[in-house]
Amino acid sequence: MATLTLPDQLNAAQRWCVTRGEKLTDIRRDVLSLLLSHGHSMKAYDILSELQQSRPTAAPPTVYRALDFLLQVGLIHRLDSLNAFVACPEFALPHHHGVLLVCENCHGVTEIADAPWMSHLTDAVAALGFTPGHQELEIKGLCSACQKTNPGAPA
Amino acid sequence: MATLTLPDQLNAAQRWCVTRGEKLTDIRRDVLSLLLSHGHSMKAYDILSELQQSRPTAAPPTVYRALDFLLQVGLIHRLDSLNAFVACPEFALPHHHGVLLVCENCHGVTEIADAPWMSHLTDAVAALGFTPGHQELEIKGLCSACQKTNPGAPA
DNA sequence: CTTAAATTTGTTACATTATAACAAATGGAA
DNA sequence: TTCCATTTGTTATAATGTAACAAATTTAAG
Ligand SMILES: [Zn+2]
Ligand SMILES: [Zn+2]
Ligand SMILES: [Zn+2]
Ligand SMILES: [Zn+2]
Repeated sequence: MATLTLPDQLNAAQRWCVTRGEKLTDIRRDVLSLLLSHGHSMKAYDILSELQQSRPTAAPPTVYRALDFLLQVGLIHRLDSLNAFVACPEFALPHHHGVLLVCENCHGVTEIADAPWMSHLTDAVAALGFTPGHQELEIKGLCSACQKTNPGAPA
Repeated sequence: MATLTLPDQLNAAQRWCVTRGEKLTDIRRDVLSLLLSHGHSMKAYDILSELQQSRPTAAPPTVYRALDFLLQVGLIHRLDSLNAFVACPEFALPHHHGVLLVCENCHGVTEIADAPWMSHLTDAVAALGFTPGHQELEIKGLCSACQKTNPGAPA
């Protein structure tokens, strides 16, 4: 629950990259900054629009390259169910087999880095001969906030 | 493990639709048939190509409408991680909170309808105030066959 | 410092995935 | 039959993502 300021988060990300022998360039930092400050998940072309405010020359490859890099080094996650991206709040924790709770209403994401009950799941599928990769598991549903405001229906 | 023939599977699907007050029209049946006979998951435009062999007028909406219908009635599942679709081998079982084991190498899918350990997961996220929806969970990794043939790397 | 290699970025074009919108056809109920 | 709802045909376009190659920048030698 360490609530770092945005610059502190960016500096921590910077150090994380250096540790791994990678560079957090200006563009990559800007994209990460957008994701961090936005809070909720963002789509690639929404990131592009925002990025173009400060970098008018930015094009789709600009954004996708930065996103690919940030995914590689584990600073962000991709949400397959939304075709969207979200900053990882705890990139320094080793989270093989983490879980992402994706709200279908507000598109907010809650991340669970390493829950004990996940081993039940990985053990069970391993017993079936399946070797899970290291992606995060995505669970779609309604966050607590949206349950209250949304009596009946998800989007 | 009932290995029904394709016509038997299609007839069972037909009855399933009728029970639910829905109609398995020719197009829908053809799309389901392609998915059932293909075995592995298929992409929408691959389904379209195959469908056009017998229905030259088929266009993207033709396929997407059929897929939407089959998803609605639970005869197929969508694989968010692959933008692909797969026939549900056990559509008659109530599988809220099922699991799909998606092989990153061969794109084969193994479905686990209702595993006891899934309740650990749903209970845990419910305790966090999150209400999971009724989609299937997707776990990416390597199936047992591909592990043997693939010493090192997933795709 | 100069040069060469590697990485990153700019730029254009294109590929893939999915949907909007509206007309035509089909199938049942009144 | 006539009306209405559902399904299908058709065209166009939106949304998401990548290929390919040139230019710029950074890094590492020489
Ligand atoms: Zn994370
Ligand atoms: Zn929400
Ligand atoms: Zn199923
Ligand atoms: Zn496989």
